[in-house]
Amino acid sequence: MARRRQSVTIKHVAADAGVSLQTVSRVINDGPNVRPEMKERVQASIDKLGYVPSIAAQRMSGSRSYLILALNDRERTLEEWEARQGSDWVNQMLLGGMLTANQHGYRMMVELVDTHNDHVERELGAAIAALQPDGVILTPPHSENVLIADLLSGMGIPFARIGSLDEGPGIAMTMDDEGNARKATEHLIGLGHTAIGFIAGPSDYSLSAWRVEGWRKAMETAGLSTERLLASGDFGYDSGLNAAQDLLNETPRPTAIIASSDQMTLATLEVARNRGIAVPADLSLISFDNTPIVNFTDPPLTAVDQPIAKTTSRAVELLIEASRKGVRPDAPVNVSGKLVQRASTAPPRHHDNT
Amino acid sequence: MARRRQSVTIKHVAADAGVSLQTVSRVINDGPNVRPEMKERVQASIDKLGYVPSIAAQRMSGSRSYLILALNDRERTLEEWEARQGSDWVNQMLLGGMLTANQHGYRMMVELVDTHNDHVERELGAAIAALQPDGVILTPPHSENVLIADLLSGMGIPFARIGSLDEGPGIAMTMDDEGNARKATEHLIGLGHTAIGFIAGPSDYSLSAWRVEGWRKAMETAGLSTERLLASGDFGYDSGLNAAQDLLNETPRPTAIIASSDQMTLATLEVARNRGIAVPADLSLISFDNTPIVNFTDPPLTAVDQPIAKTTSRAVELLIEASRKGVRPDAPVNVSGKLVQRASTAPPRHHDNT
DNA sequence: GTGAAAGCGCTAACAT
DNA sequence: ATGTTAGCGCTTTCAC
Repeated sequence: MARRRQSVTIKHVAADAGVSLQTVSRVINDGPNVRPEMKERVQASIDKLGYVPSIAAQRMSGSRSYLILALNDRERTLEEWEARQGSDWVNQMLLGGMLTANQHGYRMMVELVDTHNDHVERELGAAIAALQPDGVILTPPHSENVLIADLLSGMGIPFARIGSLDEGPGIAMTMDDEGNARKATEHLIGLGHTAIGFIAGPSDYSLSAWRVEGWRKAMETAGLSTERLLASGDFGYDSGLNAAQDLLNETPRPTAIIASSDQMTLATLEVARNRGIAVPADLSLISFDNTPIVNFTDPPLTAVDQPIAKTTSRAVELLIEASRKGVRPDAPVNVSGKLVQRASTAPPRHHDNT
Repeated sequence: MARRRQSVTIKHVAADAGVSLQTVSRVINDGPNVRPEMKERVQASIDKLGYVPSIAAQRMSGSRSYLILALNDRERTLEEWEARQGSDWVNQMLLGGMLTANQHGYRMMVELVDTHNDHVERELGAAIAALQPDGVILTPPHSENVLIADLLSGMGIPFARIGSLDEGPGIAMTMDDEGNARKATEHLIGLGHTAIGFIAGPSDYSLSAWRVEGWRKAMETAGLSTERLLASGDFGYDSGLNAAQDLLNETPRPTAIIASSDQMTLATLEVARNRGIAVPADLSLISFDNTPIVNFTDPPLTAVDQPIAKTTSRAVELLIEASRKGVRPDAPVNVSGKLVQRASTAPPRHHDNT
């Protein structure tokens, strides 16, 4: 294959504008010490020649790579992808992050890394060495992996931890799990429910506990008991089946259930259907995630929307700032989600709802 | 922010192994002229030091960038993303391509480019200049954009055109649209249907015509008329509504409809529901795309699965080969999809099905 | 304010 | 079979 060299380089621009390379570089990077007049002339040449700096060369000379790396868990991502159950996490992350990155002249790349692998260090190191990103976005469960945090921190690469409130290096970010769980619970309480079950996510995700916390607090505030109303799963469908069975076997039966993922809510819906429990007449359901499929279930599910795109977008902004100015927020960054009301919630039967 | 330099470079390896830079380079690139013994020694140092070549530096010195760029239409991609109708095209492309790229030591990036913009040339040129990809994957409608093809071809960058059979530079690829439409039609014919309607996609996509062709040929082969059985839309839901109305207004009414996208099929389902036409008892439906949502409709839709991941994966392989050896397939590459049978197809009512 | 020189990490071309 | 030399396109010193 023919060797491809940059067609128009900084040299061409410099020659065209009749200035030194350095001046052109200053204009590109918005550096100081350029007279407006000079700047204009150079910019004119740039536009005329259609010059675009080579990222590789910029990286080489020790400056930015204009690259943000989003790290996802390989196993989980591939599982979700193969299942084709409509999870659009990667999609939301990619597009949300990409658009914001592009606005700042950056690009975003997605990379899969094994968590449970002894070679995290190698895999991650390789990705960093090869790509030299200006910032890294960590998603659960990577965001709570201390080894990864230490590695990144040691290399001086800014990173954001989505779904982690741990102290330590990196920018901690959440999607307001506790608040959202509270909102969901309060919505059901407002409808008149008093026995509201909760299906938690796996305990190795901090956000699982946060959500439980939100539910528990809302219940307590309303003077309601949470006794025998908590079950848990691993976010997957099958685990949701079990959790739903458990909850619906209780007496008295909960009149509403909040589940920590769409898949587990789908499972709950299925269990209810099999037992002849009508949703929402006999059982109200609120889901977490709000992936596209919850629009198409029968009934469509009321769900807590996880603002993945918005969070990723914010992460990109914070990372760019961190890499340029060396600053990071002094407190965890919280991006709020919202409750999307659909048809799976209603007042409980035989209840005097005011 | 502290200036980050590569922590371990080719120099360190060379020093550690007591050889020249060039020898290390040869080992990395599997070059000729290295004694196995030497190679082993160098490899040992590489492993020991955890060395990974910087792709920026590799790019700089005129070799590969190890980067494959996937170009999508900005407008369409963003529309689909915002609608959150469960389209997972980007997801499928990214993961399908990424995994294969990774296996070869390459990375894949997604980039959005405006089609209907006068600045395609600028936008594309900028992306290429900045990234210097070793190969580019074009999806519809970019894959049929002559300007883009010429640009890429002029720069000597290998590219694949997914959904295009045009002659000219680049690797033409299809997902067997004609064959899939034929299969779908034959399936319905096999069930006993004789009046099978077809909702085509927009005419500026070649694949729209290919699908119509597949349907038409299957009908003709079976000796069935296609008169008044063809409508068309733009892949979107609203256009599907109109197309379905038209088709279902005909007398005699078709007993089956194939629509060229999930959204249009969903619309057809809705129109049928509103008119009290039962699916599949009174009307069989086959969809194109097979996005996750078709599992959750009532009834779940029989659909032609578009092998996006597989096609992208194949494209990556072909591009890597093209960039290394300068060869490309001498005929269009066809990646076959399959018909996924669900509950929206059945024999027509009052029909003697054998 | 602007320019000239040095070098980033790597590979192609040319020695040896 | 291996080493040496000269850049790639750009940014960082450091002069002027």
